[in-house]
Amino acid sequence: MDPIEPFRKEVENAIGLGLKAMGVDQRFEIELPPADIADFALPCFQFAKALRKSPVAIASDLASHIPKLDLVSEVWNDKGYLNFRFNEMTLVDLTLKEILTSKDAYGCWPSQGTSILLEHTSVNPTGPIHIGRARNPLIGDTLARCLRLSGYEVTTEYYVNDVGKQVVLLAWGIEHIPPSDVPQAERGKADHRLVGYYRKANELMESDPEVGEEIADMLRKFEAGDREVIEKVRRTAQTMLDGIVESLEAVGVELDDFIWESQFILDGSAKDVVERLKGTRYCVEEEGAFYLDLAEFGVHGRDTKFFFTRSDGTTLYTTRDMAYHIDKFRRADCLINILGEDQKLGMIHLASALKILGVEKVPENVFYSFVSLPEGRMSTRKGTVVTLDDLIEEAEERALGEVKKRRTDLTEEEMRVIARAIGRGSIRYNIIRVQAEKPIVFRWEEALNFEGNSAPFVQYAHARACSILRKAGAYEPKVVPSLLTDPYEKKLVRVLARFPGVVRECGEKRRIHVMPSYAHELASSFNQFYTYVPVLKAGDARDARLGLVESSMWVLRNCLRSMGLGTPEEM
RNA sequence: GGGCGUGUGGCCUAGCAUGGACAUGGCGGCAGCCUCCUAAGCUGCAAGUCAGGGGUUCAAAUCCCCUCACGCCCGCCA
Repeated sequence: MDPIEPFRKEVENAIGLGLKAMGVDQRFEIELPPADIADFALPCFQFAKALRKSPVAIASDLASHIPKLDLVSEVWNDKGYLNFRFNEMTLVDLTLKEILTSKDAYGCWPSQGTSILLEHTSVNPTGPIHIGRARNPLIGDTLARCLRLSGYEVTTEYYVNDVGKQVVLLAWGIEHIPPSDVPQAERGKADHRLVGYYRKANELMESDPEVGEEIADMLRKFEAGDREVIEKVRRTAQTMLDGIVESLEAVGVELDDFIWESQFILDGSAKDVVERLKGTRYCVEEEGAFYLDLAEFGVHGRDTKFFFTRSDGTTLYTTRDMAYHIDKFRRADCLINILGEDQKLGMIHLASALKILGVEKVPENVFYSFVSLPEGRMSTRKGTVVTLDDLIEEAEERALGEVKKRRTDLTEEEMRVIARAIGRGSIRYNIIRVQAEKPIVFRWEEALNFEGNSAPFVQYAHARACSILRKAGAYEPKVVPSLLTDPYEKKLVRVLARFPGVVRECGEKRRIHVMPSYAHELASSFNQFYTYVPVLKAGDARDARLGLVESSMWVLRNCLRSMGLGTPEEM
């Protein structure tokens, strides 16, 4: 399973016994220091108060209380730390055997017996998905992959916004605006073709009050459950959605289910939420509309009013979102939503309202900041966007150019397949490598970087490993720790051993950016090994080194897959 | 005005939850490395008031307070 676990257990156990012997009964946590210092370390500062001794003296005392260990070759104190060095032969042996028997399951944890419903993307179907929002599906999809590897049963879901002014406006535009009034789209994809109507309809609504009245009329019919209007709007939304889904699939994002917002109007569950909220003591009426007063829930000022009906009795977006969340809680143990930072207040309102209704569980939210352009925020309505399709096309083209520079032996189609993996991978990698709450300013030269900390860097290391294995022909992968003594080999093994822990950290902490970090370190360690340690001409050590190369290949491959990146065997 | 978030070498970024050993790595810059498993690689060098100020602590990028800058939100929109 996790090759580090036996070491951790032994060390923690020994420390526990040592501390007990010294009369300390205190919780402690061991750290993973930089590899050149030690493998595990216990900071002893935390015991200084209880023992009234210097951390240095404690570390020294404690060292003398640690018995001889099986898996640890060295225990020493240094500047107030008690350090441990693994028995390297054992580490190499356990790690490589684990990888070579598990192969593509290395890093996979056993079932946790918990189901997770992960909602992500959920962008309004009013235009092609642009990179301002593209962080959502990429974070969501990567998190889903890491959670599945961590042993959770994950379902991903896209909540389709087919209710409200924006989609109705689009449907109206398609019906009433002649094609000649809309600028020719650059692409034939439905989402690109249709977005012109959305922009034009917005302009018309702003300049012509009659249009606004027509939209309002459609909206009323929609809310009243008018089948014809709902069908018309849904068809429009579906067409847009098809285009969006196609873009998502191009970057390796596939969703399990699509839930339509209008469902909660049609099945009456949104109205049901309204009735239940009206019966609570937080409910206040204001000129026919109803809201909850959430002053008790940590919100301030004007934010305390959470309206859940209009004065005409119709429901609002958040009301329907409540019905959706109640529905989701019936279907899974745990809910996670990937949301833009603009949704924060809304989610506080929603969580408070759910609590008021007696829902015990709360949805977990992962918020991300939007990707903006150097000149500012993107807007579908204004047309100031770089679409995901633009980026994919540019990245693939650029990647193809790079492949052609280095490979003259491949067919055009073979080169395209590789370029696709590199181009699409780069997009994913560049977005997920930065933590979600940090803002990103999109720059073409950064997005199309294929060197250093990038997807191709990791993919290249994998391709190099594959290349060695290909050239090795038939061989027997052997685990011979005594033949893997080079510092570069030992360093690489230590990195390989950490992979299962990293998978888990990404899943449990919902912090997927640590995977790209790890991936870069892994690829870098492999490249150093590759540069300095010959494999095919290694003589006696050849099979042992091939075992290490194959192990590296599996971990690189599993790591790439956990991020949804392609794994080309040559580049 | 209030709330939430972000601020780390020229640029990007890790570390912040659980304070601790010289602040991680990349891009760009400079200097090197392909008769040998793909140089999308490897090695070395230069470059930092961890936004600013105060506090807590033996110890602060990390915790607390204040200030500044930027982003997002504060609709009977979605």
